[in-house]
Amino acid sequence: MQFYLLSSIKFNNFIVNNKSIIIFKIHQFLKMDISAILDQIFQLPQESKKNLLLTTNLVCYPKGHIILKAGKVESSIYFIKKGIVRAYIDEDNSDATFWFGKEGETIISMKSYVENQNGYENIELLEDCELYELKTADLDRLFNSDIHIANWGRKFAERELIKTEERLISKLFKNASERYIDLLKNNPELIQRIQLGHIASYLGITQVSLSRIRAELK
Amino acid sequence: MQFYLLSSIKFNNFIVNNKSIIIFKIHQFLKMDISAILDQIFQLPQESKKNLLLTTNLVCYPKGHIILKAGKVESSIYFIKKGIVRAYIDEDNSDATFWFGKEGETIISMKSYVENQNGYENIELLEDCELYELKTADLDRLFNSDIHIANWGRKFAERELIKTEERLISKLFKNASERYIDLLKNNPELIQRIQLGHIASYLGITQVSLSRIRAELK
DNA sequence: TGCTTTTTTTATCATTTGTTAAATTTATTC
DNA sequence: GAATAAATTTAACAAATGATAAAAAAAGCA
Repeated sequence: MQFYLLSSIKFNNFIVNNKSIIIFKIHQFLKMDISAILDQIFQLPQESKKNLLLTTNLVCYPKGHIILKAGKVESSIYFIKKGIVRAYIDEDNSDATFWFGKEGETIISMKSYVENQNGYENIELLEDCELYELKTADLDRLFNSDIHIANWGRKFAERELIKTEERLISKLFKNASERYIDLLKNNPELIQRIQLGHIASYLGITQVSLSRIRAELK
Repeated sequence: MQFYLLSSIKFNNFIVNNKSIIIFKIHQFLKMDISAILDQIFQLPQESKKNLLLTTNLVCYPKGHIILKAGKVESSIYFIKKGIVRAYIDEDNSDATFWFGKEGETIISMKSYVENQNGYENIELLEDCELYELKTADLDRLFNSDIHIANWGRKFAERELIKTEERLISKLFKNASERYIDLLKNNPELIQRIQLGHIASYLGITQVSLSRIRAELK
């Protein structure tokens, strides 16, 4: 067995030399398989779950890939097995991030799906991703033939609605610093995994403002 | 037939005497019956619609009534036949309005309904209201027994989600003036029917800021 | 009608957030 | 590992929004 001794390594902004005892905080983000993803939305009967599972299909795309494009009607939704993504709207000369999705979450353009109109959001993969793809045509067929799946879809939309309403309320009535602290508390992985420019946009402030807030918290 | 002649009446901030030709802008907000309300969410088959109709019950409450209270699990939802309401969160010494409902819309505490937890919002009637009440227990029974109603409920949540997400994006990336102009364009009745303090809160600004914005637009 | 209360506006000053540009740090590439 | 590019921080000033108080207007009521 061979040991590689480093004279010093940089870890979480601290320089730690090789004589220190290092307690590693493992940043391992576990994969989430399709069965667990479906279950967390709503526990389906075996038969229904099987039908839903049979229509999904594992696909992989690299970091940077745009999996869902503004200005078109999308024909698939995706469940995230591994990786992290952002939804953003094209602005004049920058872009505006309004949602992040990580393992277990669902990528869908609601506007496009529900209203059969062009969606307004792009979805970009911020890491290499493994996704379960589900065709909206298959999903519609299942919604119309299986009451459990219909209620599973209802629960999904209801839960997303609560999350979105809570973010709206937070943005309406809290200041930028409070919103950042809330994010730090409730979603620390996002801040670890996503660059601060996107985080700032998600909080509805500029990157410079976020940097100032972070400096004040030190 | 008898005529009542008024020497002058006050109308839309203008004093108009009885010799003037008055072009009335009728502020008549039509009642919306339950059948039309259900249809606008999703066209149900006759049989399903009948089942849903049979479980609703018309109730009336006066302006100022709090029909849904924070800190409890609610057992009913309501469809608005006539009137206008606001959802708000109690703050230290004021309150924060984050949603308005008018004819055709649905009053529900999603948090309370979906998670069976205490809701965070109060809902106050801003006018005398006529509402169709629907017990959540009945609704659950229908969701689990009628696939069309389950999909109707899914569509409802999906549509609400889109509206809420659009408001979030608007609050994240537009300034107060733009948001006010959007509201003026897309929901002029709200500004006519609701006092500006509540409108300001809904836009996520103070009443004083809204007043300033209105002055600039003159 | 006149009185009282509530809502809205106006004014002044404080605070927060945005803008621009440069410096620094971190990541990427050859 | 050095060079380059990208991300983040810092600084200085501008603009937007908040807080408080007072004035004006509108609404409610006896």
